[in-house]
Amino acid sequence: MCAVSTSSAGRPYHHGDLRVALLAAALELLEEGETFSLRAVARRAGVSPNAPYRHYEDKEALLSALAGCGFDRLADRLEAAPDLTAMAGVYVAFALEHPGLFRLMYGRPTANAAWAHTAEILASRVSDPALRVGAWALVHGLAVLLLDGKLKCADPDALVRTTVVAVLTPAMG
Amino acid sequence: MCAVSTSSAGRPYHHGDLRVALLAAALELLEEGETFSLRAVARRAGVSPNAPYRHYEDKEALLSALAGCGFDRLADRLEAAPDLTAMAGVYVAFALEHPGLFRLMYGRPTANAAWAHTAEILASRVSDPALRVGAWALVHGLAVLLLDGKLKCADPDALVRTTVVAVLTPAMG
DNA sequence: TCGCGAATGTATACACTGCGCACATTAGGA
DNA sequence: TCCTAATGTGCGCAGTGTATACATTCGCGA
Repeated sequence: MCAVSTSSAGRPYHHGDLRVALLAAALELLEEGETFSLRAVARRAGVSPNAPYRHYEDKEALLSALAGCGFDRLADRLEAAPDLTAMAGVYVAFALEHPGLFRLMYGRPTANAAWAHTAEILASRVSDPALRVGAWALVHGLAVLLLDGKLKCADPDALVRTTVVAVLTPAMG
Repeated sequence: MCAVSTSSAGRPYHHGDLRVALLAAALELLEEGETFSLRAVARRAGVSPNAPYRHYEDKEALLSALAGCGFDRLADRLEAAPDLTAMAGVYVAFALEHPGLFRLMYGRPTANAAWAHTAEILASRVSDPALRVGAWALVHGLAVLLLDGKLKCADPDALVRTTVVAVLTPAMG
């Protein structure tokens, strides 16, 4: 738990746990919408521009690790949702709360491994294969369109609920 | 008029229509999946790295213009589709045929103007507002998930058809 | 025909970026 | 205690977006 609390004055040569500190810094940059660069991540972690390369093969590797964390969080939240409609709400809310992270997660071929667990959770709630794909595509489409500002709407949560009800409920009987 | 053989291979100083040549070059790069850079576009158009700035404010402007062209093409194809199911097929097919362009179109806030026309066509086929949003989100979600490789599938067109039928048909009665 | 201003391309330069390489510093086991 | 591997730093390279100054050419009025 307790982070490595080193006084900034005499910072030691060795950063306590740079690996996770880099992840945290990268996440912050993403959330703040700042232009993302490995150097910026290193800067924020208070470390030289090349230090990250001791822990991650390259920029892609850092990003992929970050995407993995994202899927873990999303999976946790989805698992806690009581029913399909709630899951839809959780999914879209996650996307809107963490736009950068969400985009990263889905724009990365490498993230497919981390993604598997999330997909499993999603699949477990709908038995019919066609409906499973449909429900997921519907919710993912809503999330992406909202993120990209193609679906202007004051209350996204309500939009998701009514859309899911209107489209999915009839299909599932 | 005398053939002032300029440094670069006898081409005249003034490129005929650089504005559209740049768009074409940029499109090629996107389609080929090459790493996209303004300099690469200029190189492919056979022109100096800074020439594009005479025609486009900055890289964003070129990309936005490109996205606009993309929406025009998509709108044309959608307009020619006879019914909703066909439109869905066209939409996803376009995304899969032009992955780079499609991603560009939707990842760009500036492209909202060009996108308006496309949205209008999409909206004109479904009267109920909730279903309209739902249908569009469903199809867009399918396109994006297929593009990102989250939906492995040998025959995307069939997948789209069965999904649309399974989900949308019951909802529309 | 001349000539001049406006378009259009080029050259040069700067601040960034991702990343490779050599080196400095440190931790932890023998 | 000393040695070795792990970890961080410095420096350098190629490539990027973009600003500025310059060269070339076209179009148009005289």
